[in-house]
Amino acid sequence: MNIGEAANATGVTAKMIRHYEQIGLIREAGRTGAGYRTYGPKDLSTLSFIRRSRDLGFSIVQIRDLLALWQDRARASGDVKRIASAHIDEMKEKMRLLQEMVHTLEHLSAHCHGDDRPDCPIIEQLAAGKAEGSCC
Amino acid sequence: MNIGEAANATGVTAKMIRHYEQIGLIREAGRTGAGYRTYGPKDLSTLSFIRRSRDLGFSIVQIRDLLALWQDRARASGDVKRIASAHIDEMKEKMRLLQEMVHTLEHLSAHCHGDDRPDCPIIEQLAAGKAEGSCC
DNA sequence: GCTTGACCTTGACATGGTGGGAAGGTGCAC
DNA sequence: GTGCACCTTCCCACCATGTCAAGGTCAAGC
Repeated sequence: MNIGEAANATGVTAKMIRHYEQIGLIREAGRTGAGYRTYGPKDLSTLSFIRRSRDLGFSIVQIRDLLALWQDRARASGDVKRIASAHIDEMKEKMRLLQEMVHTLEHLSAHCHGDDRPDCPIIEQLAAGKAEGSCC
Repeated sequence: MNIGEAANATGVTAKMIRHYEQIGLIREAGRTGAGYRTYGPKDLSTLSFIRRSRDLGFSIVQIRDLLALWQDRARASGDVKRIASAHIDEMKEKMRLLQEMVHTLEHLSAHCHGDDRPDCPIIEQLAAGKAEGSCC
């Protein structure tokens, strides 16, 4: 199976498959006489695993650990859960920061006329750095 | 005022001040005879503006537009509001995606014993790609 | 056998915002 | 005149992915 077919089958682009090979996330693919990479069912499983992990937002480093655990029959599910929990916490923290920014900006935006006049609490806040709620 | 002092005063690192100058976000700073950059009150205001914009998550491109509007006395507040609204929408979309991933992962995590045994619905989901809710 | 088109190869460069570091010049206090 | 803190420019790294270029390979049709 060529890299293009593997890409289609797993949803990981050929580009990324090569990249993952280069950074050592997946083992080096076999090669045909002409140098084409070849992939078997096991490789496809690994690529699909990576794809689903990326879909859940795991970083490459985390995926490296998850792959190792996946292939370790004596793994402790606690190790998996720890990685997942850490990732959940990271995502929640990101959401919290986003929520804060959205909140502040929506508040400012609500008080902006949004017409042809220049007066605008958003610009004023950025320029003057007043405390968040100090507009009212 | 040296770049270091400007950095301390505004919370933008010296590194980033040079970077912003290089990409044309701020005008080129004046120089002493020895080539040191010098900053005045106006420059500090601009840097603070940028810093607060970054704190609200605006991208460099958006900040470029905001700076232009800030310095335009004939600006329409509608233009500012449009940029802010677009940014709010982007952030909300990011939050939505994060929320989805958190939701899926929390669900899987809740069914993982997290002990020394290898069985783990998280790994199983990543490996098998079952539909999200198919574990129960 | 030759052409064509789809595929493969490697490699370089871009994104965005920031950090790190090296190698060398400057300013000031002692 | 020495030492230290600061400045300068330039290059590299992150992370995950895309794009592009120049060239090799394969299979089908003529």
